[in-house]
Amino acid sequence: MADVARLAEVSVPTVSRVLSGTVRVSPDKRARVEAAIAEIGFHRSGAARALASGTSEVIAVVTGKTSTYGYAEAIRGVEEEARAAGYSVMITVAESGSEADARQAVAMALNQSIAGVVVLKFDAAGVAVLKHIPPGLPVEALAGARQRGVVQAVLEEARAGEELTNYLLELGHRTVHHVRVPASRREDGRTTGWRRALRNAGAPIPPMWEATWDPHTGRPIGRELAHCPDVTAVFCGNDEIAMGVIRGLEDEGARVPEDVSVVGFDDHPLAELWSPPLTTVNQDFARLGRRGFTLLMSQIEGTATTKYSSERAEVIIRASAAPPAGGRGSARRGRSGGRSGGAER
Amino acid sequence: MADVARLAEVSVPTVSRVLSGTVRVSPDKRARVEAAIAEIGFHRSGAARALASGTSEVIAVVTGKTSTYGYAEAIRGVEEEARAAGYSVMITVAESGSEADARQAVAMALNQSIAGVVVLKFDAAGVAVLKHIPPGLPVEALAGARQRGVVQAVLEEARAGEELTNYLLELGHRTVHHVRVPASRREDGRTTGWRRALRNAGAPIPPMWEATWDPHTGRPIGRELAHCPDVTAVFCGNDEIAMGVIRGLEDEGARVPEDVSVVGFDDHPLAELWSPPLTTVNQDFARLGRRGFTLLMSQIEGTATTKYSSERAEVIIRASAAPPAGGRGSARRGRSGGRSGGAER
DNA sequence: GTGAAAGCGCTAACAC
DNA sequence: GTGTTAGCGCTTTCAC
Repeated sequence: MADVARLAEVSVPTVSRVLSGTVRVSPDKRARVEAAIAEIGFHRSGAARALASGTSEVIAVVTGKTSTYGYAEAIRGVEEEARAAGYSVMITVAESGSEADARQAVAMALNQSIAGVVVLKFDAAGVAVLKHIPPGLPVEALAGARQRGVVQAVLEEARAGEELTNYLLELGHRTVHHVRVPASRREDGRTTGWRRALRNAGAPIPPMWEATWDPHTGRPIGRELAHCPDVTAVFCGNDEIAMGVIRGLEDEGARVPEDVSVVGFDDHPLAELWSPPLTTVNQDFARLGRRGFTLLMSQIEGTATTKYSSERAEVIIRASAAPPAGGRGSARRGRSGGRSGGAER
Repeated sequence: MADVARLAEVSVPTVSRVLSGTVRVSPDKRARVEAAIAEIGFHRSGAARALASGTSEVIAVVTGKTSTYGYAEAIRGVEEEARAAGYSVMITVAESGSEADARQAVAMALNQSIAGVVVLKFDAAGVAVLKHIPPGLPVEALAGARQRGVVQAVLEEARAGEELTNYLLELGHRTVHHVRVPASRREDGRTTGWRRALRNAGAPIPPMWEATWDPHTGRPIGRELAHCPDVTAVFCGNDEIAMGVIRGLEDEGARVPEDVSVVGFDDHPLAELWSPPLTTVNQDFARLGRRGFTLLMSQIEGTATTKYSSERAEVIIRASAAPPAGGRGSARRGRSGGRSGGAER
């Protein structure tokens, strides 16, 4: 910057003023400064800027994963909105849900001069991370269970999960089995909705199956499910698991949805292209991310008013769910039997 | 830090020395310092550190997208390796391939004190970005066409694309049609390999179809393809497009692979679960990312020796490709005809 | 409107 | 080993 000042024959503060644009500078000097900047290819040091001004145009996203569908989309949303506002985003991952990892992830974020943090609370890692954020630092939590004292934006899950389960029940299924995805605490919204629907309908609540984030882990579960004659409907924690479960079911000769209905969650880009097209619930993660950044900004600027924001989610009916074979409650599945009703979507 | 020094009754540099760990400090003072740090919950300011030392433990990843499969995985790889080395990663995206966006993305990265940059050259945005990186800054380019003067790590594509096309040709297809994905320049490796195989085999080189990164754009292409009786084999630029193309083909009553063989590229996590399981080429993007960071580090540390690194990619044969109906070169596809050979994988 | 002076929190060079 | 001194590149008073 001193070089620029020398070249433009002005003082260093004047260069700073031109760059910040907040203070009026004479057109003449401004032009000279701009020319000098272009000539040297000068870039302000963010470090010095942060140090001197005590502010920073960087936010951190602390998350458990970066590549998994919902996470990646939420990060994309945050980044897009941040970029539009002139902010850079730093990614900090707490790999496991352990305290040590959480602490380390927070420390890495804190070591940089950060204007605020958005934490993705899709899983246990997010929950752990939130505990270690020092007070005073603007934080925005995305997804997960409602938490007092934290500004939070979520995608409605419980109501939609309940609605999805009810849809299956109304199709005539006696009950709905559930394959969970690693949740942010004992239970996430979709699971809560599932249980609530079953309870309200007086349907039996079968034990849950546990999958990981890897779609392949759904497949062996699907195989096992194929051998449980009482299983006619399965609600999977996300679409990718549903895809794996469907493949596992088919491995054993069960047809979807004729023999078993399977629904997912999220409306993954491939859900509609899947065979059969997945009945699911839409979750706009990118939008959640954008909203998260916006809310974080309003905290940083001190104009925050919203403490909790929930976006509506809706059931998307496609073709992976149908009435049970042989109609309501009957014994079903002569694995080689003819087509059952209800597959005509 | 001054607070810590006061509390521990030592000087500020001593605190710094304890934190950096490079210089010996008496156990007594070290303990007092550590206690003080824990008590206050102190974190060093990265900004001040970068300013004073002229170094930084942050790298930037400049990319065209963050959420699309290959990109997301490569970013994950970079992040994992960076975290292991104590580095933070900043994401900077150049949305379009335009010069303006490229310039802006580079400027955002440069505004932070950065130790180096990894640019994802999967598309035109990456290419544009590389032009704007100032000399002197350590840069590592990932994927894309070979470029002189830039340290680069790639996943072998051309040879594998050629091999994949040859596989189709050997199955008896007269030629192979190609659906491109938005490339980093006129042409990417997979396309080059496809063309080379066709040329070497003396097969006709049909005009290419162009898709975007969205899997849904493959579907209408698949529908059109279904009405071209001479199309018996399609090589898609990536697995997601292949999934869309397959669905489009099926929309029009064409069966895969009995009527038309379709292959993808990347070995997406869902490729194996797809119906039919996709014949494809594996691309370990996360590994590419890890390698990218490692190579960047060796540049930063001045121990760089590798200028160009290429990782082997292999054809993965599954069930979406088979010999053409009616055998080599014959007219095919009585859309309702019996099963053709070759679907028995 | 503009320059001079001070200082952000840290590390590096130097003395001891 | 440890404290003192200087200074990284900016922004921010404060005069003028």
